[in-house]
Amino acid sequence: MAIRIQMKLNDKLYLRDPQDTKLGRNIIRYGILLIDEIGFEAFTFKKLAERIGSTEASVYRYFENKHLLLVYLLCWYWEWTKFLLDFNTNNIADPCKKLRIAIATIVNTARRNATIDFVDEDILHRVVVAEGDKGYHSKSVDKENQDGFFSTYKSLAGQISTIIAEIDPAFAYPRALASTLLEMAKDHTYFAEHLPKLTDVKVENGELHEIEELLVNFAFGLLKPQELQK
Amino acid sequence: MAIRIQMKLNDKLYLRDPQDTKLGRNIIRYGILLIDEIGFEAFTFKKLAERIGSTEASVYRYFENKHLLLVYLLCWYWEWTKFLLDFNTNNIADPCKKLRIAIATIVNTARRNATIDFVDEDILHRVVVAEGDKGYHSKSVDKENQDGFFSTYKSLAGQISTIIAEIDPAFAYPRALASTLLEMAKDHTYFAEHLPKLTDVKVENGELHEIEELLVNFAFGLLKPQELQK
DNA sequence: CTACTTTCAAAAGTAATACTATCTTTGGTG
DNA sequence: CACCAAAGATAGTATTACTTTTGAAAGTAG
Repeated sequence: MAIRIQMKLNDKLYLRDPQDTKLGRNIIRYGILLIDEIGFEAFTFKKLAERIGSTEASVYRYFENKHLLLVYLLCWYWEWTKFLLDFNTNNIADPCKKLRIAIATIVNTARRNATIDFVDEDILHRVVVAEGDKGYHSKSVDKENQDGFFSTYKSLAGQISTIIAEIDPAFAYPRALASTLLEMAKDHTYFAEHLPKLTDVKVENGELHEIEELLVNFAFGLLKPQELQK
Repeated sequence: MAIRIQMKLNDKLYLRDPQDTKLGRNIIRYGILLIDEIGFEAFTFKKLAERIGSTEASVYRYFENKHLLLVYLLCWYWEWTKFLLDFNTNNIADPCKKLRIAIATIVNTARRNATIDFVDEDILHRVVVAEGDKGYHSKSVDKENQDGFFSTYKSLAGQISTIIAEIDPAFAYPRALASTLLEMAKDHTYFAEHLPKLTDVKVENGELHEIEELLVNFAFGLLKPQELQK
């Protein structure tokens, strides 16, 4: 018997909770696969419905439009990452150690098998790397931010910035460093594959440890641990 | 008599060079304004043509599709930024000073009035901040990268990484730092306006100096100038 | 001055996208 | 067995993302 985790996501994201039904879970599952395959621009609910063996109209019963499905998937991912961050840093006192674990977690090297069977974590990670920025780069950011669509991401960044502030309370930019690490985790994974001139790291067969090292180097290069300051 | 700068951009980006004709220049000019106004997703060639007082079909004679128009605008912006970087750092020997100037330039605080009358630099900057990532986050990145669409951006990053390497030849991630600074310049300008929890800086009435300070702090926090190393 | 070419607006058409509405079937619950 | 929500089937609309054809205007070459 395994633990079954039910994600509690902002209910303004969907019309009907996709986690409740077979079709809903298929929308999530094959939505991820199809976006990964053809890219978000070419992705349509019609194509998704065909893939699932359902109809466009049925998909529209769950999500208002494809943008909100993307935001839902991103929320799902960040919620899951936040859970892993809590899990992985549990009972660790040393903030430096915590930051290392946080970095490994956001880069995706400290993953564990999800018990959530209808989501392929690795492919969702690819989608987040490739399409993640599109979630909040839209004319509706402010409204969607008000509706709390980005609160998980912000709280993840907030947790990391708290660790940063524990390490070096004098550091002036804990939030900026946290969000930069989160962005770098995505960007340099993408750059390594598509625009290698923009980075110094390599990703070979999904091996992300160089990204992890890069982020560790940046983070600890900027922070002066508290004990050294006395 | 003013100097007139003609941008030489990759000719695979367009079907007909928009700089050559009145209509072409209008496409650029009002394209920027309209994308800024309604966002890239809602932007269409039909709406643009209406705005200009032309037709959809005529716009299609210049650009294959709106994605390539966006990439064209981004190239234009990076080409101009590269020119400013060269201009602003000319005759400066000290690499630390050069990096400060580079940061001011990419953040947009070291701008000068363009002599290119059909482009509003400030609005283009807003478009780059809001939509810039969409230029290379698409399924066609690899093909477009091969066609050289991102070479200006890469060479801008390359120039900055050269300065970084001059300051601290021992630093292991000059390219990553350069591209991170470029991304941060955009991201934190956007965050300050729309997702302030993700940064520590404020942007008030277009005043970007806090972003500049942030980048200076990150860059020089990571680099150990050569003379100090002996 | 005519003939030829280029430029671009006008108009029309097509296929796909982004939805909405309605009606019927189905599978589980009380 | 009756009921009800889920979702399948079908149809329809407006907009988007284009392409094609045509013709007028304007420049250019002989």
